[in-house]
Amino acid sequence: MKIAAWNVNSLKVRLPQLLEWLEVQRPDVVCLQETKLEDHNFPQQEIAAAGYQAVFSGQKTYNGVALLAREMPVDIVFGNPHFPDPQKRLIAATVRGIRVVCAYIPNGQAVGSDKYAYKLGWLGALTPWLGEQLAANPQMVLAGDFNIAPEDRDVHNPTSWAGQILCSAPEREAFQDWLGLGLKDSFRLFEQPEKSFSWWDYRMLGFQKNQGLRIDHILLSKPLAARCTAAGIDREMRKRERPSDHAPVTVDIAD
DNA sequence: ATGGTAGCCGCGCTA
Repeated sequence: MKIAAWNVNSLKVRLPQLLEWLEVQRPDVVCLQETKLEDHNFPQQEIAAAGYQAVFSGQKTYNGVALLAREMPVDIVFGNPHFPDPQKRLIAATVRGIRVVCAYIPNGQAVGSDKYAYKLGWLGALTPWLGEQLAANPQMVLAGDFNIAPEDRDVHNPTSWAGQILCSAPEREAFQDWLGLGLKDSFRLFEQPEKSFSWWDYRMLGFQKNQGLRIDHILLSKPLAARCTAAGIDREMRKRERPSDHAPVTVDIAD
């Protein structure tokens, strides 16, 4: 079973790439972020024709998440009940007995800003809810754009990013809290190349110079981590014409 | 020196 997460930065623009990628990679579950579409504009027909059920929660211009699966997701929840939020950033659903949480964690803009305070509130509210989800569903995945680089090795230039947004101590502590719940960073279950990133700024030739950060993650509960056979980042999608600024991240789970 | 690119449907905001 293959599970993936991809911040598409506009599903309208990236739909042709997504459909092609689904056909080639054949993932069983896909968590999408930054769809930037209201629900009535969601390309349900095209996704269905590709062989996927979709649940989605979107808004105009900003945010928006979707969960695609070959089998019908059940027990669907939109948003964190502990954190009422007009921004569409969270979907949870059960697919083939696995609780899948698709998250677009706030960016936070800059440490100390209003958006940073919102991010920290969002992170703080996620932890207890994840604990509840995990207690009810031992097989759980948290996948998406976390907007957190968990360690310095996840940052192209840790010195210039030290303490900055995506790297600040409170953000990293929230990530550690989720590991403390028993979740595993799937990417680090395996040996990986140095300077592996999932996001590169569109500006300043960020990708060409590999000036990126690893901020897109798939965390696995212990029973799933034990069955995980591979984890990776599909950099090829970032080399395309008109790419998303994020590459898809994937895991393989043995049946 | 606070730049730059992309996406939104807007004429700035967010990332």
